Amino acid sequence: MNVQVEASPGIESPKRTAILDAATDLFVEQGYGAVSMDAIARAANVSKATLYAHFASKDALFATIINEACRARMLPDDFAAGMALDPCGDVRPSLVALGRRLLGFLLEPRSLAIHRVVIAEGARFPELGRAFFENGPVKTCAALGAWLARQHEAGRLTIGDPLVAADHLIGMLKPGLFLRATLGIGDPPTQAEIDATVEHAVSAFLRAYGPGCVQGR
Amino acid sequence: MNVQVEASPGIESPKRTAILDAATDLFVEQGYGAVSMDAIARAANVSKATLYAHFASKDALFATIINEACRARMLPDDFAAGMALDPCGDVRPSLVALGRRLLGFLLEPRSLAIHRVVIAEGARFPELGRAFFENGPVKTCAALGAWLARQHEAGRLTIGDPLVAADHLIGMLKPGLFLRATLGIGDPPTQAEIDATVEHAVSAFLRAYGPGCVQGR
DNA sequence: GTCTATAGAAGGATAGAC
DNA sequence: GTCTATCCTTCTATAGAC
Repeated sequence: MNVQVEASPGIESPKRTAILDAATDLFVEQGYGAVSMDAIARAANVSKATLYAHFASKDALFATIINEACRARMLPDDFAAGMALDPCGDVRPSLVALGRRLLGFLLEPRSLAIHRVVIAEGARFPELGRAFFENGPVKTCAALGAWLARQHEAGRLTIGDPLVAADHLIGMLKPGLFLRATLGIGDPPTQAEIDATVEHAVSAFLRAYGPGCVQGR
Repeated sequence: MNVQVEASPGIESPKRTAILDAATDLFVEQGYGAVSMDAIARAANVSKATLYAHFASKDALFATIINEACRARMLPDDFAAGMALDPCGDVRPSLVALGRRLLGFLLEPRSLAIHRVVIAEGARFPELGRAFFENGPVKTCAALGAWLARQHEAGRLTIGDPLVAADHLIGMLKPGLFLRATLGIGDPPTQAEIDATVEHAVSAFLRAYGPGCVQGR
């Protein structure tokens, strides 16, 4: 099932926008299989025929939407903004701020929903998995790695391989809360839980990568 | 959609076993939506009526199977065995061995498939998410935490909170390879990649939690 | 472009014979 | 318990009028 993503999303029309908006919410919230074209048409106040006038098939509509969602919503702006700043003295406050932004973003309902959908339909739409991976984790890791490398230059951290270090920081931020939230178990994480997780992760990260750490063991 | 898991799986019958075997492979491999009762009946060499004689509905069959898969296949036996041994001198080789077993297990096709299915259908079957979480991550983390705590007692590591430390080790093992494999991007990880990831994770973990580390910063 | 109405296929579930 | 044959619903996709 090799469905091409809509090639020319250029033409704007009210109906088309309504379709995209409605379908995005439905698909992201409920997944591919659970959403019917009828439901999309109803939610968009459009007939099914109009739907098919704009999109060749359900597959094409889904692929277009999820692809766009991956591209548009992956890297939080204020995270990128944080990356632009270098700390004056101690790196710890910067790391805590970055960790809080990143974990908070990952735990947002919309982020979790996209993550779920991409994993769920990865077998049917391999190109979506790649779009998600390239626009999300890869970009985030690269940005964080570059920032870490700059701190190494400045003598504020001791980073061997920036990408590995970025993976380790992100990896220590995620467990517990993220998996629980992805599976929808228990109550949503509180800000206090997020803060505690970030504190633990940053502390461990600084012990492993702080100034004066010896990498070669 | 609150589907009860089969209450009495006690009675063994050849047909029933054939159904369970066939359906397990299909569901785990392709997910709930993509598998039809027709396909299951065909794969099990059984009529659809027989299917419904043994299981009340597709939902019930699915829930029974995934629940069982979560319970049976979660914690690798040789991982548990490794937990029983305490290292003689340096902990590093033990950590590397444990990390290799755990990461290798997580990357097995069957493990990845279960992980995908549980995340995909988590909204429709909340009890499956819980079954997976309790039998998989929670048990693994508890076992690893207990082992880490023992190493702390023996002065081989410096562990503040064992569960947090276990989360951090597992978190540093997973990124990169695990997400890529879950999304099915690129080639499956090679043993060399696995080994390198484990080495990096264990090195960072030992810098953060090795003997003589000061926790309170 | 947009609608109403419908064709055509697939899937979940069951009736009734053995 | 097991089978064959079938019902009924739902879904994707399209035909034809405006």
